[in-house]
Amino acid sequence: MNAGLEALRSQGRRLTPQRQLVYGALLDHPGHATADDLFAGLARRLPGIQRTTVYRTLDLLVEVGLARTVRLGRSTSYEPVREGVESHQHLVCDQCGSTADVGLPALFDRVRSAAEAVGYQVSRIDLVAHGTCAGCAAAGPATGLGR
Amino acid sequence: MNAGLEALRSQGRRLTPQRQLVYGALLDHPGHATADDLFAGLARRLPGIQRTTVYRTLDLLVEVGLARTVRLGRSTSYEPVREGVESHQHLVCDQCGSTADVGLPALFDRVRSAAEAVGYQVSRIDLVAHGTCAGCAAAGPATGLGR
DNA sequence: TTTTCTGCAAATCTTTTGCACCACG
DNA sequence: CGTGGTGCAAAAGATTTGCAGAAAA
Repeated sequence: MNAGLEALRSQGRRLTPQRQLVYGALLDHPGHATADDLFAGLARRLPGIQRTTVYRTLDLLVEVGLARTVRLGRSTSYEPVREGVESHQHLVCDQCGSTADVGLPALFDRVRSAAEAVGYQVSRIDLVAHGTCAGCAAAGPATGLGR
Repeated sequence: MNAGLEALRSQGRRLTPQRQLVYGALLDHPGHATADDLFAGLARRLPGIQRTTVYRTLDLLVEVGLARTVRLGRSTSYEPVREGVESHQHLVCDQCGSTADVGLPALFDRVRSAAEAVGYQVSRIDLVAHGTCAGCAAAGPATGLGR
């Protein structure tokens, strides 16, 4: 299950229970999670774990290619890298804050072409679309007026 | 020139020199700027200005719809909202950190359709493509190996 | 004159770093 | 057993907040 983590050993890194838990929590988390989200969940299972460790582990996972960062809100979020996916699209509801993923398979190629026209060689794409989710649209379109 | 700022008055907000300068600096800044970028530039013209004020003003500009936030690096960036543009695409070079803009006019519609299929009503799209710029690709493709 | 804004200082939140002990391999 | 990893504490960077005086309208 934590098969991906085996990659650590081949790079001289060690496979510790903390790392397994952090990676597992990341895989379990729907969508994406902040370091603190993961820490909160993990603290229950492994009381002694430290925020620092979660940050350092996420950093490591990104370095090794098992995770990637996504910037949505005030703090950095992480999501596991799954095979065959080089592009991620997130939908964010500006009213309730809920998020969802949407797939646009052809997006990557089109952005790559456009970027090459400007001299850039693109390796990864993050797209964030803001709007209103079905729930909020139904609940109260009028609610969106005030501030 | 600072015509957009007039909108403030109609909302009961005040048009102060600080706000004019912050908005002006934002308009002048190529691409996007962090609160601190703007503060640094502004401090020269208006020595007494405070970081706090820049933060509060940018917040206000976003609230009024004259600016929007973009999350690229560790800190939040801002860019002015220009008419007729409801989607922004940024290219970021992972090697030198340089950024560029690229236009994909059709992107907005395609994302909107995909999002509607999942029940979302999209109003704005931010896309960040990571890769290598022409300069870095030419300079040293080998440089990218180490860490 | 009446609020709203600004400057200043300090608090808060997120993320990073230094160091000593612990544990994977 | 040796080096890399973790916990702990404290630092660093970004952003927010409380309050009193300054200034738009």
